[in-house]
Amino acid sequence: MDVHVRDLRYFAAVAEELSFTRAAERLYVSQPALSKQIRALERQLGFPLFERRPREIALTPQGAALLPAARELAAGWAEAVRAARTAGPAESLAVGMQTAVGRELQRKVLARFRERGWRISLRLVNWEDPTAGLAGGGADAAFCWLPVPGVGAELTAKVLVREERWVALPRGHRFADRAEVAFAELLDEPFVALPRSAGPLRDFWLGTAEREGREPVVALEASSPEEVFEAVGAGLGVVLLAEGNARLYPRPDVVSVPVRGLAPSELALVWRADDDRREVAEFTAAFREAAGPAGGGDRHGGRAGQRTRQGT
Amino acid sequence: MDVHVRDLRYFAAVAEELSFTRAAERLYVSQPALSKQIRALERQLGFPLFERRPREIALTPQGAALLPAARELAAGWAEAVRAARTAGPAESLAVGMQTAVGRELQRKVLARFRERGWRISLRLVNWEDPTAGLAGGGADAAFCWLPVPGVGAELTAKVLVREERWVALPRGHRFADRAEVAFAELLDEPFVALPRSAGPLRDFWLGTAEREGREPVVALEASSPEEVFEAVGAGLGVVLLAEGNARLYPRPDVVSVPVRGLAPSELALVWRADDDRREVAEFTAAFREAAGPAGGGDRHGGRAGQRTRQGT
DNA sequence: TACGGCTATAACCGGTGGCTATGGACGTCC
DNA sequence: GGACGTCCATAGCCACCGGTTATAGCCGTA
Repeated sequence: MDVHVRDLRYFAAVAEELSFTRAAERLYVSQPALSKQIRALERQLGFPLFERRPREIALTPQGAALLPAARELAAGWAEAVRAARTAGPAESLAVGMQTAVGRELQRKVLARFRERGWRISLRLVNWEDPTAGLAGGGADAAFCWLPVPGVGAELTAKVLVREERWVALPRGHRFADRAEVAFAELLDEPFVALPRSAGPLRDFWLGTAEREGREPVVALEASSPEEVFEAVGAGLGVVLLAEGNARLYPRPDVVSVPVRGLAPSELALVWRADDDRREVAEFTAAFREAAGPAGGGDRHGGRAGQRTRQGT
Repeated sequence: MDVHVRDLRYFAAVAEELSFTRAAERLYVSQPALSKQIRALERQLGFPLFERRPREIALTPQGAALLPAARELAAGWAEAVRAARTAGPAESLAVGMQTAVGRELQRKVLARFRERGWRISLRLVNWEDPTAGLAGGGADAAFCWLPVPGVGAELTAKVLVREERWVALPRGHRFADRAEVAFAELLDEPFVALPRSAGPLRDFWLGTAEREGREPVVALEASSPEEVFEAVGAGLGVVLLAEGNARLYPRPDVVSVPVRGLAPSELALVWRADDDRREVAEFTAAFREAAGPAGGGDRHGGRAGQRTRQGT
């Protein structure tokens, strides 16, 4: 019947939450989108999956019968993809990363493994997937900014770098010449946000936790660094970013300034907790020792206080 | 990894044929579409599935490892859907049909089962699916025009009605007043065709087998009866149709005439050969006895020779 | 060398999956 | 009892995707 596996995930989520609204939140999609997809699935199947009663919903007998298969098939496929990857050349790893390119620590370790003949394929994954391909079997390890959903459960994370959050501003901005900014001063600024599907990361880079309930002003959403800087450079909004990334992406029309009053950001190496292949163990161990016990000295010199100016 | 099951079917087909061109034919899609989908799948997975060599292609080790899982996901889902349907109310059947509405035989038998309290849900399925939902678990039985791919193997068919093929013409057409037409006279007429994805049915209703290699002129494709008659009525082309359907769809601007020199069309009840549920057995048995041993006396009186005129 | 078979690319187009905004039906709370 | 809150469905909109045809490029063969 040519179903999309995504719809199976949706189905399972609604069945677990027994609520479209809650399931939609968990899946990082809007409630109408979820509603529509489930209805389409029911229509395709020819029988209802849920009984919509006021105040609550319940699985129909058919839905209950189908649920285990849906879960199992989705999980089985992800597992098969991982297994298939190991059928490729030995000592090869797929490493996902979401823009965390360029930090010294990673470069060195990756280079070392490459020299030893490993085939490390770096897969640049966009922000739609907060686990950078780990959940779906698309990667064996990933450099992710925390928080990542699933860490502590099916995923294990090792913090590599802890960096202050800075803010990127258009050149002419009234804070562009400041040595630093208090986050409280930014509360009413229009922000460039990650897409909703980025999950908790979106909130993190909007500083939601530090806003004490005040809604952020989202000027627009962007799903790649280029888009973000384009938007900031054009004066459409400002954006938080890790100190290291402020250096990494020099752009003519963008200025970055440290922000006081924000918890630091953490770049971590993440892998599947139940993945016991030698390659993964060796790879992650290399980082664990390089980063030290406490998890991540700052490899980038100059902490907050000295600011960089980018542009001509 | 949120794959679409259709892509897995595509993957399996290419793996079996070891040729994009042949697989595309088998799947009733164009070769570029298949090529693109496979590439997209490989890109999503992060590893190649096929090794493209000049003159032939081969599975990569990863592809070979993934193939069984792909097959299993596709088959497993269809099976789970069928199983789930049986979890619904007992003595209920999903019956697919592709425009074969209205023939006496079916109406009577369906009514009889309905009176006995069975829940027969008729699912009108479009022509894109030549098995009317049987293959994907969307239906337990279906009224189909032969040929249906899979009959003789995983599907069993019982011919219910054998009807001459007529041709529907726009009112002003030069054959519109004829008592009958030889198919040879129609060879150069522009035809309204079923979509390519309809599979063998497309060829059957274009009369390809009786053309002796002469390519049909396809004026346009239509994927519903309404579209077909709209097109014919507008004079865009002509179309073959079963004698019964010529009566069933009276349209002001369309005239139907018998055609000599064409094998008759056969409307069949089709079900899964391995489906041994009591409901299916009882349902199909009712038709088998009603239609008689040889498979389908013509239930519609008036055979070719007496023609109907439709319209004002 | 020309041709034929096969795959990849380009350009285009409709349907689908996502979003926001809003409606409607219940419970709940003042 | 009425206002509100909550939850699901609907409407309208837009971007992307999966399909198409046409064509280019590559290779083996006649």
